[in-house]
This record gives sequence, C-alpha cells and structure tokens, in this order.
Amino acid sequence: MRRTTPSMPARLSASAFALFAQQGIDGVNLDQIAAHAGVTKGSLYWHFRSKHDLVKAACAHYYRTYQRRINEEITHLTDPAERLEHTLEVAVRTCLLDEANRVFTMEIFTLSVHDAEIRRGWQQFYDSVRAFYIGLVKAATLAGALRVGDPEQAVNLMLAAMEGIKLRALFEPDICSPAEEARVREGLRDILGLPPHHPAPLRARRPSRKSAIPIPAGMA
Amino acid sequence: MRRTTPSMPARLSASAFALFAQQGIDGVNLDQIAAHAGVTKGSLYWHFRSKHDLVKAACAHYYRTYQRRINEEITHLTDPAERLEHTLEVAVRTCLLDEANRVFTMEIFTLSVHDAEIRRGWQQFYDSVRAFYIGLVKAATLAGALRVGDPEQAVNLMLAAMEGIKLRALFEPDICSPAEEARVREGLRDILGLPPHHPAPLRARRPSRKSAIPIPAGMA
DNA sequence: CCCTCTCCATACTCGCCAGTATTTTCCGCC
DNA sequence: GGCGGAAAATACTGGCGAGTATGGAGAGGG
Repeated sequence: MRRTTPSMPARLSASAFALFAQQGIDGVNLDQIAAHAGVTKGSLYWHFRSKHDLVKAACAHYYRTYQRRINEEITHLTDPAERLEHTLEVAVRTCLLDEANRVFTMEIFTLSVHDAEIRRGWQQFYDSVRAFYIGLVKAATLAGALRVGDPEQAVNLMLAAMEGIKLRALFEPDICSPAEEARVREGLRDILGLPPHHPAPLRARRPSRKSAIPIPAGMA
Repeated sequence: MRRTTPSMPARLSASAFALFAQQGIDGVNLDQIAAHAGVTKGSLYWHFRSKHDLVKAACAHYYRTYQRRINEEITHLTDPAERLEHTLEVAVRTCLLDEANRVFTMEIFTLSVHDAEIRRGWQQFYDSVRAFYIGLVKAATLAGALRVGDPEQAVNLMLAAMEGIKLRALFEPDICSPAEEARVREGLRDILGLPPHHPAPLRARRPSRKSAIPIPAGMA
C-alpha cells in the first residue's frame, strides 16, 4: 500500500511525536529524536530550524494521523448514522484508549498556555473536529436516525466529556483501559443522543438519571 | 487576623506557586523564585533540597489554600443545601475563574504523567475533594433539598465537567470569564441536581434536553 | 566574650543541550 | 571523471541553570 519510504521530515516528525508522547517535550533532546529516526542532529537541522519547529511538526503529524484514520474508517460508509457511530468508535479507540495520544495532547495543552502559535494550531484542529462532528450529527438527524435538541451543544458536551475523561485517566488509568472501551463509548453515544449499541449492556446499570459519563464507581 | 509574618518556607512555596502558575515550571528558575520571595538561592536551598521539592511544596500550598478557603466560606453555614451551594460557588470562582489556578493545575497534570510522586499527591487531594462533595450531596439529599440518583456518580460527572471546562478555557478564555460565572455555575448545579439559583436566568435558554455543560454557542 | 547554630548571601562548578560550523558522503549529470 | 548540490555526519560553542561550597551576620547562651 505504501508507495515510497516516508520522507525524512515525515520520519523525524513521527519520531518527535513518539518520543514527546513517551518522555515529554522537555524530557527529550534533539539527539534522541534524530537517533530515533536513524540520523543525527546535523541532519535534523537540515530539515527543521529549531526544536519549536519540530514540536509544530509533531502536532501536524498528530492532526494528519487523526484525520486520515477517521477518513479511512468511514469513507466506505454511506449511512449517516453509521458514519457517526463509527467515527465515535474510532475516536474513542485512538484518542482515549491510546496512551501516547493522551500524553501528547496533555503536553501540547500545557505548552499552549505559553505559546500562542501552538495554541492557535490546536484551536484550528479542534474547530475542524467539532465542525466535522456537527456535520455528522446533523446528517444523522436529517436521516431520522437520532433526535437531539441542539447538535452543536451536544457535540460540545461530548467533546468536553472526552477531555474530562482524558484527564481523569491520568489518575485512574482503568477508565481508559480496553476493558472499559465499551462503557466509555456508550457514555459518549448517550450524550450525542445515540441509542445504546449493545441492546443489553454487559453490566446492569440502574436507569441513569441523565447523560452519564461512565466513570468507574470503585475508586474512593 | 494574621498572627505572625509567614515563615520563609511558606513564602517560598507561595512564590513558587505564583511563578509556576505564571510562566510554567520549566519557564522559571530557582533564582527567580528566591528573588520573588525576597531572598537568594542560597537561602532557598536551606529550606528545600531541590526544585522537585519546591514543586511538591507549591502543590501543598495549592491544596492548603483551596481547602482553607472552602472551609472558611462554609464553616458558618449549617443548612446542608446552602453548604453545598456555597461550596460550588467558591469552587467555580477559585478553580475555574482564576487563571493562575487553571494554569498551575495544567502544569501539574503534565508533570504527573512522568512523576509518580506528584501524581499520587494530586490523586490524594482529588480523592479528598470528591469525598467532601459526596458528603455534602448526601447531607443535602437527606435533608430533602435535592434528589439525585447516585450521589457518587453525580459528583464524578460534575468534577469531570469542571476539568473539561478548564481545558476548553485554554482555547476559549471567554468560557471562564467572570461574565460567564453564572452560566458555568448553573451548569454545574444542574449536574448535581440543584435547582437554578436565579429563578429567571439572565438569558433565556431553551429547555435543555439533559444536563448541559454551559459552553457558549458562538465559537465556530 | 567566644562559641555555635540557624539562616541567608556570594561566588562558583559542571553538565546538559539547543544551536552552529565544518566536513564528508552520496548522486545526478554534463 | 570531475563538478555541484543535497543530505547527512562530526565536532564544537555558548549559555543557562540546578546544585554546591563557602563565607558571613545575627541571635542566643554559657
């Protein structure tokens, strides 16, 4: 499938992403990143002007990977509801359950506090994600597959919940374990107004009062 | 009210917190922190063994400040519902609307990813906060002031929403502007099952479908 | 009046790492 | 084959900042 071997800038971006996500941006130096990509720092500086440049490239790598994956996964689907459902499923798997992605976003968030350029980049990405979801929800609504008061509001709530879960996963890794995938996904589906995917959930839960972010009870 | 001038370790902790929250942990060096407290690095190292120690002290400063403020604010209240309501109000003002606190927690979260000790400290603090809220909710429920299915679940959802809002505030500062204080607070009250504080909200909103984290609509 | 202990200041070391300068290699091409 | 340029390696610089060594000042106290 892959036509050519990835270009050196692409490899370096990927290495930067991988190491940043593993040891933190400040915990990695340029020699390590270059080594990870199989070259040395001299070559790295041929392609990038500074570490800051590399951080931006790592972000771009993340954006590209995310968008490409979603596209690949739903491009063959035509039913609006299925498209929405599958997108959510992929997002949960890649954004929440993948620890590298969680850590990387965390790093970028903190960096964003003090770096307007990085912040604007992420903001743009985030806006595109939101717009994408809103489009999916509206399409699904038109097709009569779900009923939701305000699509924008619902999507915003769902995305905020995702961020909240991400954060909590830091302190309670079980929340985002593969074993919990179903519960997380169902919680988010619920927020978007989608019916439960498994008609009979694995674990009986009391008829929940309102939209509930699935957080394991046993943690105190 | 203040009996004695604060001890030097306390002043250093406070300075560390202030500067960390302003410029980030990696963006501040020990000379700056010492200078902010009116001493020099030599003295700093008399009280703390390392920068890591100082970070822990800054966290402890945050914990203390938070808990003391809440206590002071509700100690004179006896009605369970009022205690819960006032706690929420203070939390919104100090955790969400105060940018320094937002930035500091962000920094600590990222640090927590790679530092088990800091992580455990925060986890403990977080547990105590959750337990505190659950106690308040249960008391208010017993007093018949509110009806909520599962207090633990509601509190968890509310706290997760808080974190989500904090994160989004990074990219949309308006969310946590003083002007939005009321909306944020009402949204969280709603999650906890508390009735709206102002019977007639300033701005008419459609009868919300389910518990809605108040996120301004105009952002796309 | 000296001794010591606490607390704080000055001055220094030393390693790390982003960034730069200089070479070397590899290729396409005339 | 030798020329030129892209891409990579090697070797170096320079600054920053955590941590240390040391040197007082002041307070008690014997």
